[in-house]
Amino acid sequence: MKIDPESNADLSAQIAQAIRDAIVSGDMIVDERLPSESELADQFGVSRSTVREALKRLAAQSLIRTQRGAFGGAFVNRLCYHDAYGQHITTSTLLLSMNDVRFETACEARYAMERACAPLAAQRRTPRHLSMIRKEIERQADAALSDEDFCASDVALHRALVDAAGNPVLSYQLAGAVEAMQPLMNMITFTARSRGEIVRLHSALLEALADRHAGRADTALHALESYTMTLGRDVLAARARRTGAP
Amino acid sequence: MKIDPESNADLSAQIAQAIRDAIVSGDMIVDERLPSESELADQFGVSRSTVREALKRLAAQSLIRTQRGAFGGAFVNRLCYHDAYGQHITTSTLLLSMNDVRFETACEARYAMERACAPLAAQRRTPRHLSMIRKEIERQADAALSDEDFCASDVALHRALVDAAGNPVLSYQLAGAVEAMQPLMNMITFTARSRGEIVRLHSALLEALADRHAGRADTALHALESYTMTLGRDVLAARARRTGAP
DNA sequence: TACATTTAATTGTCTGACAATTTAAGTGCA
DNA sequence: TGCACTTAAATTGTCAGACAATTAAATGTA
Repeated sequence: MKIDPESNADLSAQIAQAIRDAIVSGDMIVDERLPSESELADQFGVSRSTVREALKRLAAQSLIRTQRGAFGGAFVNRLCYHDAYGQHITTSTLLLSMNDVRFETACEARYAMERACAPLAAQRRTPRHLSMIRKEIERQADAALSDEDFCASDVALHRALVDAAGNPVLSYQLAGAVEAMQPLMNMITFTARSRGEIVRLHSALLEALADRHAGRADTALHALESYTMTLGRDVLAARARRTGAP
Repeated sequence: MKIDPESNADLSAQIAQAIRDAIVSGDMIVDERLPSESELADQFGVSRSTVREALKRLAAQSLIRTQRGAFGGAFVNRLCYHDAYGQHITTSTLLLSMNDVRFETACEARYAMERACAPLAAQRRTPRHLSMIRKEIERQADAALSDEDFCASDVALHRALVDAAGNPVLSYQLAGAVEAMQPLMNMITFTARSRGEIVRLHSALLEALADRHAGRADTALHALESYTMTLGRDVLAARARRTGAP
């Protein structure tokens, strides 16, 4: 592991990249111990503070973990699904909120990916998945539910659909898309009428899964997408009217 | 922004979390300048080095950027698609390589997501997308191509398919899945015969997109998936035979 | 005005110190 | 011997202070 003395990037960034490369390439394996901070400082010819900044960068990406005390140190971390979820959700949420992504674009992406799960979910769903979805539908039928809780329940329902596909990689990939949509969804004010329609569409999805009918699940998701789009467009139009003619 | 004196987590981690929360919640907006390191040190009641470690954590997640000199400092960074791609690919690649994900699981997830793009791609593909895909197919037909280059070309082709859907959020989400699969795909030794079959299937996909025929694109992707799975299973079986009876 | 110089603010890096934590090794005692 | 306790050593976490490097604004000058 070497750094380029010609580069004008921060030393701590270069060192972090060198170690990151070693981990990603498989040169360093899971649970392998890195040299101590002092040793790394000697190896790279920098001070300990610079090494520490590099290690903190890696820790922020869950690439290493540190342990104090004798025989402690920094170890290559096994990236678990849970940590990866967290990273993905944070990144996706910020990406959407900072880049003026249109509601339609995010919505389209989300439902496209969920439809990818539908055939697998119809085939592999267990009674537990069905009951989780049913529970959320019942919550959503409760008129006392706040808009935020309604959206949270919506996320939980879609999360259950994704998990029903029984593919952890798919769950991980879609978690970002579904969770990151929540702030955009929260902007929709759900009327009693629209809630009723959504519950109806969710129920159709549930029945399709219960019957292991992939085609009807796909249709239900298409209907949900187009109805959600309509709601979103109405909100945006109303907002435009307010700001356009105040 | 405050930190919990009761917590036993590292101060730099707590400070990073406090600032991260402020950014994600929208309390701090894009391009807003953070207080200088010295000011943050005073505010949180810690040393400057501790603050610096916190800031490096945030920089590693592309949440802030720093600039030296007068009127420099740390600024909330606009997370662009490019940076988000990078993060997502790194995370996905490590997740797959560190968690003994089965080839079938990753393959299934990848093709499920690609099929989600197919209808949109069939509808929106431009001549440029078609020619990109055609170019890769021509490369793949070249018998002199190394296995690694063949895989890279495969990734480029699938990337073009995803981009043809014309939805940047979808492209971002799928980039991780497709790129992260490459190391697993590289393990397949492509015989001349299997390459021919893949080229044939890719061509079928291309024709379907050219004809704006979503159904045939879906079918082609299904066929590709099942053929890829077969190849993967053969490699794994051969490997098991070698190690099982040496 | 246009250009060069100075100045002040800020991050980047280094040094050295001490605190906190954790494990291994040693020590004493029953 | 076996066990509880102490000690030592290694390592990360935190702090304080210094100086270098960089940058934009302010200032001076022709």
